Amino acid sequence: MTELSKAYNPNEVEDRIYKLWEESGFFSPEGLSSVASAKEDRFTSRKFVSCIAPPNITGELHIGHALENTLADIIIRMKRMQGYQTLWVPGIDHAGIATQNVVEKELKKEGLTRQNLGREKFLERVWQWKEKSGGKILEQFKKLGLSVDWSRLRFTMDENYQKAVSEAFNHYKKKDWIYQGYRVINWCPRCQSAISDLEVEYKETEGKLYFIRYPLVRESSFAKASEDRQTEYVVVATTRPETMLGDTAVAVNPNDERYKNLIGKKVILPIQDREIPIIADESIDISFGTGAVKVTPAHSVEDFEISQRRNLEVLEIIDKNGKMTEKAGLLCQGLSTKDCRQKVIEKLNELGLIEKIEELVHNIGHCERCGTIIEPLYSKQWFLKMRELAELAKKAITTGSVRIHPEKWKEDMITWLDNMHDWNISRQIWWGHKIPIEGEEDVLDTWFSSALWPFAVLGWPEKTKDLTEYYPTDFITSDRGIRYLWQARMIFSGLEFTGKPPFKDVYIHATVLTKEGQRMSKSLGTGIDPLVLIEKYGADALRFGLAFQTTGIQDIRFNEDVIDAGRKFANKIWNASRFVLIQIGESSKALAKEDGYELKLPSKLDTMDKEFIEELKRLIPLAQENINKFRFSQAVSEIYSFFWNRFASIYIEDAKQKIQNSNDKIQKTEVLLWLLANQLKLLHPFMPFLTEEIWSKLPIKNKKMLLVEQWPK
RNA sequence: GGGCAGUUAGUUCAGUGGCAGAACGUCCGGUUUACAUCCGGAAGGCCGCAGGUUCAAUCCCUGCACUGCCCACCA
Repeated sequence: MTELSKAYNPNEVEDRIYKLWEESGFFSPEGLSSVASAKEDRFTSRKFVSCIAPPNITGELHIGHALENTLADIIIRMKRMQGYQTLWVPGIDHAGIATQNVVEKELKKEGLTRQNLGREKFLERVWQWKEKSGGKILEQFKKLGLSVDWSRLRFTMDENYQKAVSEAFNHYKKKDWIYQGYRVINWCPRCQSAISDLEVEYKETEGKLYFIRYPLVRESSFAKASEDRQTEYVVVATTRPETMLGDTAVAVNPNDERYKNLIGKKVILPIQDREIPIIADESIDISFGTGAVKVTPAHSVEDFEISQRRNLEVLEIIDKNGKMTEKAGLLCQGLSTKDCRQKVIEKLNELGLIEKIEELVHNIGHCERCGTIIEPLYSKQWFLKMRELAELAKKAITTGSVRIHPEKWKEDMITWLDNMHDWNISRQIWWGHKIPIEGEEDVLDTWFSSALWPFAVLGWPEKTKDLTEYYPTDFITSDRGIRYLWQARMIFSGLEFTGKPPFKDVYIHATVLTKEGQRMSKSLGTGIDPLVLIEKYGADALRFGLAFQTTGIQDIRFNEDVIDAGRKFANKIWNASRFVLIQIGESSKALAKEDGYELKLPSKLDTMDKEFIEELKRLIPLAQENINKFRFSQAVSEIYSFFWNRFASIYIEDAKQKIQNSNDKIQKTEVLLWLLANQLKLLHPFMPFLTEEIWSKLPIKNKKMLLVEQWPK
């Protein structure tokens, strides 16, 4: 028996234990088959496959990753101990726009741009960057103790993965679900790419609402003399006066009494001196502004839709750099939108056409990746038809072949699928999967490849052994922030390409907020670095604390004290184990059990023994049930409380007395060992490093690593 | 504008139609031979506000307030 130090030192233990696990091969199904037992149905017939959310290659481990993967690891470790052949494939996502931005920032330091370098050289730089720092986060996963199969590590830009992506694209193309079309899309002038609706972040901004007079075109021959003396106007309200240069109509609500008689007439667009029609459209809100809206089809999503309904001309006056085009007219051509606005206001003032200016707080869209204000632009993009795919996903969710937890997210997902627009899958960036069409320069939206993750990592489109054996997967957990971007799309992709939903259970975990309820973010300085917590308290303490705070559907207001409680608990477990080992040390001399103990209860048991054995036996199914139902806090606190308040405080204290009597010594020692060993098993999914380390010191016959020991029954 | 969630001890959160709970923190006392990262004890609550149902409401219903999140084309 090896002596245990007086206090538990996680930093000394963790890396060493992780290495042992890795070398054991037990993180992969092949490794498990080496200890398989058909008799007990261990690692033979039953399988449990978990699906990881691959982090971005730009990523650093944050507390959200730590929570998400800790919870998944708790489940998979329990399943492994229960005899399931488990598989959890790790990987990283190339994260198109995000990565491109990071590398562009690096270039900027050298005074370069991607355009200077050219496409080929730029991509070389991205790959270099990926090799250097892209996999950093995976090393950090090891610090957390995740039991993922490193032999199957995948990257969304791997050669095989690229094959999967083009296979998927061509499949859709053949079905005629992919088309090219002109739309007004969200354009980021800095990223020089279209971005999706879901990647636009709206921020409340103070702005101005300009009321502009558009003079009516007089029907001169019928005009009465009195009307001649006064000019008549339609007044429109806008926050972006510069876009008026591209107006091709003024729209009013057909039920608006104020304008009924003007529908079909014309106004003169100031500055441009163009005649444009007054049209009727139901979408116009009578109560906002003046009830009359200028229509700029090329630079507003809503206006574009009106233009399609009413056959209006689409006039592009802003280019991809956010500069005014020649169609904007001589006055403004070449100006930035900001300067152009200035110019337009000056001119309108000169003409006496600004009626008033009001203050207004409104939402302005920003690029989620770089913060630049989005410019809605008319442009040619690739789209994927969503109707049938959304229907597939909806059916899977409605019928329960994919279950969503907590259930409140189920309706939410269905509503989103019901209202889904066609998916703009093209991006005008360089880093990503090239659209597999001759002469096409665009790349695919990152989420197009992410959507294939659960089966692409197993080898699809090849009919590999992995795909047959381990697909569909059982489980995935992720943040609610990407339930549309990613989960919904994985569900329909899985169904479309394999005929099966990619996973059975989706667990949407809590979001980690600060103690004050703020969002954690690097830029606000409110983030908490899990690696610092691991350094300070140990990985087991962090895992304990995260599980302990995962109480239900509420978000977590992160409380570091609970991590500290985890550290103290780790030390408590360590010392209780030390006590047991000391007793064994003394007993084994008497018994000469040098090859270790059988893990079984003695035939003679006193009332106290029976009480505690029964209590522990009741705890096992409860813990199991709680983990299966994602009640992590309840699971871990019940085990905590039994270990500390019952086993350590009562049973051990009582045993100290009884052990004085040498007749009871052996009996007590065996019960102590039995109780401890089974509690270590229950604790292992939550605190794997510590429990593995203690397990390695226990004198038990024919033991394996705790990682693959049998879950208690 | 619409939807969802939350509001319970100093803090973070459980919980139940029948006397209000845990952890941490605070205070008091302990060198008990595994652990001072420990042990023993104590204080601390109009269960957001206002109505309703009920013998009985922190819990069920209605309304309101505040906080957070998501969705939406308010020009």
